[in-house]
Amino acid sequence: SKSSATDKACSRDYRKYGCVMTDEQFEMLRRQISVYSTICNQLVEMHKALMTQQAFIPNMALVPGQQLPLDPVLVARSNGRQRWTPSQSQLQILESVFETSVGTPSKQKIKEITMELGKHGPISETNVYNWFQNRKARAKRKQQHSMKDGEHCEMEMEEGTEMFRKDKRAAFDMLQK
Amino acid sequence: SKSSATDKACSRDYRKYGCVMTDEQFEMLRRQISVYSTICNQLVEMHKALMTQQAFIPNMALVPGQQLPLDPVLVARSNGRQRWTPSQSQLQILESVFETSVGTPSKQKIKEITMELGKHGPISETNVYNWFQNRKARAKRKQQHSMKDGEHCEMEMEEGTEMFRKDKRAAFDMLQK
DNA sequence: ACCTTATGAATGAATG
DNA sequence: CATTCATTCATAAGGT
Repeated sequence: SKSSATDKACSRDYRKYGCVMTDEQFEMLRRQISVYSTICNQLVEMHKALMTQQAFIPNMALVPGQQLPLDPVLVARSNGRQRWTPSQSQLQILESVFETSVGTPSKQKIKEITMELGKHGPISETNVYNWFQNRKARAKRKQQHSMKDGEHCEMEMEEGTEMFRKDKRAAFDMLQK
Repeated sequence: SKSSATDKACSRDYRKYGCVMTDEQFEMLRRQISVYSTICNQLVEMHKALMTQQAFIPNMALVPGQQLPLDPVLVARSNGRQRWTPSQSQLQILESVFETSVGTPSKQKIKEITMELGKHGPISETNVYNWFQNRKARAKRKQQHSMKDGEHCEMEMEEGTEMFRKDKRAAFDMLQK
């Protein structure tokens, strides 16, 4: 129900319009903007902290005029670049291959799988490779986890990442105002 | 000649053909980066001004010799850091050495580099060695991957991932001063 | 709307 | 050196 694969191919005449990028290049730009955005937020935060503590130079307040007119992430998204997400059929195939195979697929195998899955949606060899890596790692971890006889010690939570996310979200929220 | 209806905002098939943007889209991205960059610089300037004029020590953050708790990533890591993470300056040096050298550095060379990088943060020879190993391996893999047929564009932007971190850390380093 | 979870991707380290 | 593993970062999807 997500993307309608009905989108017509982009006119190949784009060369004549000048601006052509590889998706890697585009992704790089996107991330760069995102990084800048984060930096700005944090700078603003810091500045605020200083100001409230000092009540100092109010007229120098926050970068007059420039109110971060564009949301980089959203803009980037509107252009369609996101991380790969396996389609239903792709996932099915991946799972079945995973079950029947022993270790990580060889390079050749990866190529084949990628080929096959390509019929069901956009995919690259790297995607496949990563998928198997993650699948294996997470299966293993789950294994270990369930080996802890149901008794106590559910204190496994890692709060480091959580904290980070919250901070980041806060920064972004601040920015949007 | 060609229909201008098709070239408008068409980037749906980027996966297959590489990322194609309209001039407008490209301009927008460029402008955004520029804006953010400018804002960052302004904020940093402002911060510097405040600091030099006041030379105060906020009880919440700015302990001399310590990093501002601004970067959630760094903060999260400092809590229970497991593995080594190169600082911005270290990364910069590593990259430059990598560019100018041919193969894996000799033991002696590794020692020297470690010595040098030690000035910029905690590091061991093993870290350096691993870094070079990984860097080379991944550069190679990337090389292969980029040998995808068709749809190449001429502009060569390079070295994807490391760069973001570099930018980000550079900006933060700026702040620390 | 916010928060959590699942998961794709990046990368330091280990292994052969 | 080539592969693989382990951990973590970042994001898409789903729940409340």
